[in-house]
Amino acid sequence: MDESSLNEIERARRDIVLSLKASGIDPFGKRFESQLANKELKENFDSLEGKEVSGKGRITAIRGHGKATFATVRDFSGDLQYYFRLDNLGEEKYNFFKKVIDIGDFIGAKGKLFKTHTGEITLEVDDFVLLTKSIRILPEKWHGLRDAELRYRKRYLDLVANRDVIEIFLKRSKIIDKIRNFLQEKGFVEVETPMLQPVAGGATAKPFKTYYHALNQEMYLRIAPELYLKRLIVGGFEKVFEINRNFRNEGISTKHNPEFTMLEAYWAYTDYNDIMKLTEELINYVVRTINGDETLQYNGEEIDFKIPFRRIEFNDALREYAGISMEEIRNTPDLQKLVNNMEIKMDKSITIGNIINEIFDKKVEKNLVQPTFVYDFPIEISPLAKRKESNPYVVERFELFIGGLEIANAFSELNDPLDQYERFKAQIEQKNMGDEEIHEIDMDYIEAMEYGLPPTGGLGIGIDRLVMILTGQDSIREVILFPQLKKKEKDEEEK
RNA sequence: GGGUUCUUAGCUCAAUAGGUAGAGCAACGGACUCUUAAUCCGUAGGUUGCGGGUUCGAGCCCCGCAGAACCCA
Repeated sequence: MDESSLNEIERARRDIVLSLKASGIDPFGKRFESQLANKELKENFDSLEGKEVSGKGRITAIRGHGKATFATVRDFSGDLQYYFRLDNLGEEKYNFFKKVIDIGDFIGAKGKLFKTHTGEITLEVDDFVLLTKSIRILPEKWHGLRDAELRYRKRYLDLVANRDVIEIFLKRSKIIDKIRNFLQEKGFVEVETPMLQPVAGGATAKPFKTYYHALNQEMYLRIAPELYLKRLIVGGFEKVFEINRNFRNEGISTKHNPEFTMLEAYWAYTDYNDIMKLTEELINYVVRTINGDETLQYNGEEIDFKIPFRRIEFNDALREYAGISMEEIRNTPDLQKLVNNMEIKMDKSITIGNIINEIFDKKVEKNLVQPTFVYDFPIEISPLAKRKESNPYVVERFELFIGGLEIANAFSELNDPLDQYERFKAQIEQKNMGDEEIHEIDMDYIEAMEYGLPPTGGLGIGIDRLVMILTGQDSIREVILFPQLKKKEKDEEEK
């Protein structure tokens, strides 16, 4: 134990631990059986009143009255008040409680349920056992833990101090359950594909690089599972999905965490129109089953998830919110001038694709508060989507926006291996111009396509952002248990 | 990457104009057998994020570093 990191109080508690050990009491005890959780003890009070029951949990408050003491004991289900009386426990046990037990300790207790004069259901303790001694001091009971940095770095304290944080993550878990239920009901099979990939494909993003010593080769943490999931479609799966982490070596913000959770689903013999219907059904189902209602409040706006969601063509969205059309962008001889005129700043190379992305991200996205499908994307920014028959500059792709956040991205998958190869090659030229987000060609994926990828609709949904919407959070860090933070110097010293 | 703001006791926060760093909770000692933010009396607890500078004197002003939050790109 690192003595220097403990303060005086904590050293005193550590001494209690040592003296307990010396007197043969284990301050870090063994299993304790209690049939009912605190919440159940409360809910079944009418039938349990006066009967011998047991309960357990962490002490979060102690209110002493000399020869009687009340304590608030919390388990995962909630709080229950325990009542310790000298008369019931005897002098030795009661003094043990007074001298040894502190806020933060875990105990198990046996006793009878009763109601106090003020009506609070309480466990009158006949006997108890120390399960785990706490030697550090918990955050304050009333204000909790506020400091954002501490809350994220020491999430366990955040969870102890702020019950609403637990609620967010319970909800997150339920949301993911609902998504699984929905897709499995529809016959989708959940699969797992590589996190470590020799070529980082399936998206335009900077990957994390690592080195695999046994194979003596560089590897990448995946930026998307896409190319592997489509290999499965080649192999005969017709409906697959994966819910798992992607890694992107990019900045951290209220909307971005370098590792984030993504749902990707592929459905053979369909196109993006089918996927659009599937997506709104899925989102609508999740919202209804989680919130019990088709509408919810997000950032002070009421969002209505009634089907059908709004649909707008990419070019129309660009015209409506940015005042420019694809034709104008494509026909601009001087791209730098266009960038200046649009008052956007480019930190990436100035290509038509990057400019379109920039304009859309900065001018259009934030306006899409109600669930909105933007569809028929320009080909320049969609290397994996199928061209639209009626318009060679447009691909069968849509994105879904909710609350100004990009939630989903989907398309009719490109299944022409020759076209795919040409598009990858075109991207390589950008890579040679210095674009770090472009990767080598995944030739094995091309080969897989050459065996035949049936017409397929594909979908990606950013789970963290969906959870943000459903839990009313405006920072992604509030919906990720351990968001990425920079290591502090101090941490390095402590190693 | 840029800008702004923040970092004081375990936690939540004060500290007038640059003049001996305080409070509440938690802790420790004591009183109290139905309290629930229990109450009452007493005690202890600080490298003011780190490093430098200005000054008779710095939590406060200046510079650098670290981390964080928000905004912008």
